[in-house]
Amino acid sequence: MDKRAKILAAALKLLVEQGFHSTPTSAIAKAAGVANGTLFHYFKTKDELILGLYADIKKDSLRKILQGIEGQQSVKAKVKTIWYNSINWSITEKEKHNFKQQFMHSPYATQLSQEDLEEELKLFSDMIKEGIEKKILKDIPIDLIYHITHYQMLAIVSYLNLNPHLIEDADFYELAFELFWDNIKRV
Amino acid sequence: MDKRAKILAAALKLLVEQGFHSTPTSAIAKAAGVANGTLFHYFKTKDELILGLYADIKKDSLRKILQGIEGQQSVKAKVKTIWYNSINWSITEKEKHNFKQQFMHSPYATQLSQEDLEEELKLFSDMIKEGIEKKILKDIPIDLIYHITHYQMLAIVSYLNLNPHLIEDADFYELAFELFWDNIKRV
DNA sequence: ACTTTTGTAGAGTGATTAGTCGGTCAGTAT
DNA sequence: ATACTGACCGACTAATCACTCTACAAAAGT
Repeated sequence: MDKRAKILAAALKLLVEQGFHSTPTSAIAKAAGVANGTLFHYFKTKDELILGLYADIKKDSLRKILQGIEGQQSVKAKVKTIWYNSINWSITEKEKHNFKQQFMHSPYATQLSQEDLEEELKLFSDMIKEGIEKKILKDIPIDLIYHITHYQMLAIVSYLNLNPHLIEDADFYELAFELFWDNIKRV
Repeated sequence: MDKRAKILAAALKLLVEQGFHSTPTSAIAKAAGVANGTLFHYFKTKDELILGLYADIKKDSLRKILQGIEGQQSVKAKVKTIWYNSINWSITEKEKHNFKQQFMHSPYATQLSQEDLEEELKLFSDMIKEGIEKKILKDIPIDLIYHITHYQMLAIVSYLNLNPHLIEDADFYELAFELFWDNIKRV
């Protein structure tokens, strides 16, 4: 019933399929089952819709990625949970993942604020700092660890999308996580 | 004088700046200093221009990345050269790198053939196979190694773009390469 | 010399697009 | 009851876009 949500859902689907600029707002409105004017009632411009969709998706992603994290866990346990959650989100929310990727690599990304770009890093930097101080993680810059981590997860997601039969394979996740952990843990 | 090249150069610049669909062909022609009709003389459609630009950039990238590779080198030496070449290309040809990334994450990527997607993997798979057989690289699927490698390089490129003072820092490259090599070498 | 091909120009066209506008209608406060 | 608010509609518009067309000049082939 919530038309705003319907518009966002239709926008997600069509924008991923057809790209940002070759998806007319009229098509989004039609797919959402609302009138053209209604779309512009909720979003002043098409750009505002796209930016709003990105913000929504990012919020959803962060919420799901942090699930099950508690302060008293070991660094490795926390990292493992985040790693699993991240990959799981990207696989189950494939459209959202693709939108995020498309958005981040498009000129829209330049519209994001510095804070917006650093939000995820800041969320994890305490944990990484803790890992370095406890001599569990390698003593390299925090944001370098974050970058490597982030892209390693993207690699696994991309690999899983090319080899979908592995999505249900718990052994593969074990292998991939250990591979990942070996890369950032202190030797 | 070569107008085709001028059109491609102008297209690269504008498409990266403004995105695929919000860059009019008329703007590309204008920036290239040619008439509208000339653009369509060289490229039947706008899509053909974009696809052609991608093909050009990919060729340039592969050529530069393979420079200095010889069969008799050790696996580590070859990997190191490719790693340096790749990162160097992405940093010096920033616009081309950005175009490639934007293209690969846009719906245009679905127009690529299977071969096109696997070309780079195939170029490296013999080397990776050699590394696994000689027990230098981890015994995990070749395409998984390739994926991890590829994304690790993207991570470094992204990190360097955020920390441009490191671009001239040879020590950083050493650190980053060893980090990378530790991840794929057999322990 | 002549014919054909190729490169170049730029005005023109039909389709499409983001966004507007005037208005209906249901709900809610007064 | 009355006034007000905001959701919602869809026809409309001004602008823009990809691409075409006609024309012409330079080169290349014969």
